[in-house]
Amino acid sequence: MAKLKSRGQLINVAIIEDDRGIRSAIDAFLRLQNDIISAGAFGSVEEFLSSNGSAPDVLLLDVQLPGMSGIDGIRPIKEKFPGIQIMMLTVYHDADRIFSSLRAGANGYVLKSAPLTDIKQDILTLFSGGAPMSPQIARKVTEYFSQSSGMPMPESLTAREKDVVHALVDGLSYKMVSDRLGISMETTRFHIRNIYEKLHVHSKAELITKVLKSR
Amino acid sequence: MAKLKSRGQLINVAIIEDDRGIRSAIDAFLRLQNDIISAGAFGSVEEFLSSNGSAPDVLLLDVQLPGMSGIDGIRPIKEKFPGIQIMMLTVYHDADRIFSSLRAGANGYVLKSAPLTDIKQDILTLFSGGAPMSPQIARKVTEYFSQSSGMPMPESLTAREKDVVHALVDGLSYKMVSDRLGISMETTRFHIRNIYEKLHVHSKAELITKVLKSR
DNA sequence: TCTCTGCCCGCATGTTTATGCGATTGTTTA
DNA sequence: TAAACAATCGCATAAACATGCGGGCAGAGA
Repeated sequence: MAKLKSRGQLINVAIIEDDRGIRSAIDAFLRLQNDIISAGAFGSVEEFLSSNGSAPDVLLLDVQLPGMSGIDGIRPIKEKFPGIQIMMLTVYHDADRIFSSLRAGANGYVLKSAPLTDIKQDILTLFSGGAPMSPQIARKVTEYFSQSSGMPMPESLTAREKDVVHALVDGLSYKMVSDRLGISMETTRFHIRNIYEKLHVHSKAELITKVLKSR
Repeated sequence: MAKLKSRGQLINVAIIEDDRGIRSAIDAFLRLQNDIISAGAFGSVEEFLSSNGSAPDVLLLDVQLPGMSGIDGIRPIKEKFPGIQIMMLTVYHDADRIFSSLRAGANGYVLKSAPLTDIKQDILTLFSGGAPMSPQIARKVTEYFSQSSGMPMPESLTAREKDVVHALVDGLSYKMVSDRLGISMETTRFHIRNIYEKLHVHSKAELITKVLKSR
């Protein structure tokens, strides 16, 4: 976490955004602020990493970028600038991108639709140790916890369904699950349908991931 | 999630707080608001659950309470009032209480030290689908994700292969992996072949299982 | 007896995954 | 310069998965 600069010092803020219009609009806005210095506006992660500029305090990072995605850029950026605070600035509010970003080390996640004055406030919050999130992002984050707390096994699953889940979580194919439980592939499929419905997943991978990541 | 009331309608807000001074201060403040109706001020979860009042839209819930703790009260309260939005209002900002509350279903978590006007704004945010968190709470939540993502990865995998593994372990389909990494499905498949060979697995399920069970 | 739940089973069809083969380009190293 | 490695991409085909639909039987409870 960056140390608080004393009152009157300025926050160096860089931005990586491939859309030139958005990039220059935000950059121009930041240059008008009294407490923010623009540390540069870049079109890609690669461009940013290869620049010779000094370490920014804060980076506004788009998700959808040419070449390396913003999410994939988080780790290398944090390796090069260990004290940097990264705030994702993006149109995407799907859970996958939110959590991938946070896992990679992003410190904030806000939507581009927010007014520039909100983004300015978010930068200040980020820099002073907070973690700005647009409301619906924060909601998805809290829901992540409440949804993942019912594991290991919801009471809604029958005993047989639990057997099937255990077999799937061991990495077995449908055929191997059937062999293990002594039932037909069709029966395995029948149970799997019910499991997916009850656990709100849509694939074997999602199921395994959900179960194992909640332990 | 509570349905948005049309403009002009009022939000029913209840509070459970054992400190009489704080309770009456917040209750008095809420009664002064134009868009909020006080649905009652209670000293404990048990008192709230046994009252005959109508379902509040929003509940401000203290953590440290006589009898049942606020955290332990979340689930029974949500069972009795399925649509209720619960915001923890507390002095505690330790990770244990934060995550226990979120796992139990709390929709927000703010510190009592926040000004009453902030709390008012948080109620509005909560009611409109957001998840208000005091800045340092939000920071702890984001840090939870970045700290739990450090998965050991064999050195035989290239950087790109590791990206693919991360994506697969998140439960993504080939197509979603390709979208995330900005490559074609064919390239994803190529990397997956190499990964399976290096890690001696034969399916996506085996890979996910192997990786997540080795954490 | 009827209803509900759980377990077993099947067919058909579309989608996703896994594997056979191939190619190109760029970078690094001997 | 050639070889090795990494990343990107493609086609074809078979296997596995997911989902639409259907059926049956057994046990428990009203």
